[in-house]
Amino acid sequence: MSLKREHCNVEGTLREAGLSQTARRIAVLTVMIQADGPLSAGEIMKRTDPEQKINKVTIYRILSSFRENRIVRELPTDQGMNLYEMSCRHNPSHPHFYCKTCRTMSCLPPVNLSQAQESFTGQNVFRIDDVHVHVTGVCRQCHRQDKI
Amino acid sequence: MSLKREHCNVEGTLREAGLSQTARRIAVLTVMIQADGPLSAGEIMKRTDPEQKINKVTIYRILSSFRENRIVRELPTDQGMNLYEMSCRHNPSHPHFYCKTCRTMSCLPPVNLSQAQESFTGQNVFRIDDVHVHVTGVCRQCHRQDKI
DNA sequence: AATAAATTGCAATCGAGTTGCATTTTATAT
DNA sequence: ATATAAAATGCAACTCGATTGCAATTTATT
Repeated sequence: MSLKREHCNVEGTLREAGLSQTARRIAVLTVMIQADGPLSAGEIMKRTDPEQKINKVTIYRILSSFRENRIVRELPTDQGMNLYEMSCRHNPSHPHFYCKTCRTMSCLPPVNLSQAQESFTGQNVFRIDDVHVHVTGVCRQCHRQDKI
Repeated sequence: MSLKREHCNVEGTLREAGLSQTARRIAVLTVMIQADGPLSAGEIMKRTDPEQKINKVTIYRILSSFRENRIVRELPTDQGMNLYEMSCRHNPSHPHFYCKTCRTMSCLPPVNLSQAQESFTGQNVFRIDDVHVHVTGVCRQCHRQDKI
């Protein structure tokens, strides 16, 4: 996501999803588009203009509607909560890397999983809707800083 | 996991991990070894002899110590809770498949991710400890039963 | 059997996420 | 522009998986 230069259009994205253009949805979508990595619901709330004081219930409902409309992807974490990132042609599905030391989730370049997907279809799998690769370890930055 | 025929030894596993042989730990580990797929903390509690009435706090503490000692793997789910499975030579790391229809998690055969892992090391990744592939979709059984 | 250390149970609590309902805002038609 | 119905939002209370503090029990060791 950090290499993303092209962005989705806020109004167009909402229109195409059939969602009305409310101040809250525009604020959340703007934060999501400008993010350089997956964000938690709490972080999204913080990044929307604090003047607005968007209620957390509203944040969750907006994120649900975005997820249902495939505007965002939801990433369950080891910490028992979800992170969200844009799901659009500018940000195709890709693996994620969780650094145990700094406890941050970052993005990795897409991986060709076609071979893996073929091996899945021999199983009790009828249809694959999503494949998510989750990598855990230590990032270079933390290693340099002798945190480990 | 359903193809697993060889099992780990309960006492030996605890001894090697340096964990004392308590009735609770033996009960939980026995359930884990006999399981044919990932289990939730609640399911593990149910499967231990109900006579024992193990407290849920104890279940969570035992699972934490097992996770720290790499006796079990923890799988975060889209439903905001964790599932657990054995992590031993009889049950190497493998992808998991979540069926949206019956809402069950099952196991898929291991996938060679060496190529993918190589592409990760060029990033801000210093060390990889774990790679988990999470597949979502619909299973054959649900499709046959016209649930979709 | 005696002892210290580790484990367990209980009650209370945490925190991410959800629900019901009243209020406000949006889209649409006049 | 104004009225209206439908949709979105805020608030309070709640759910539920998971955690914490502390007292009671069990384990490993002498």
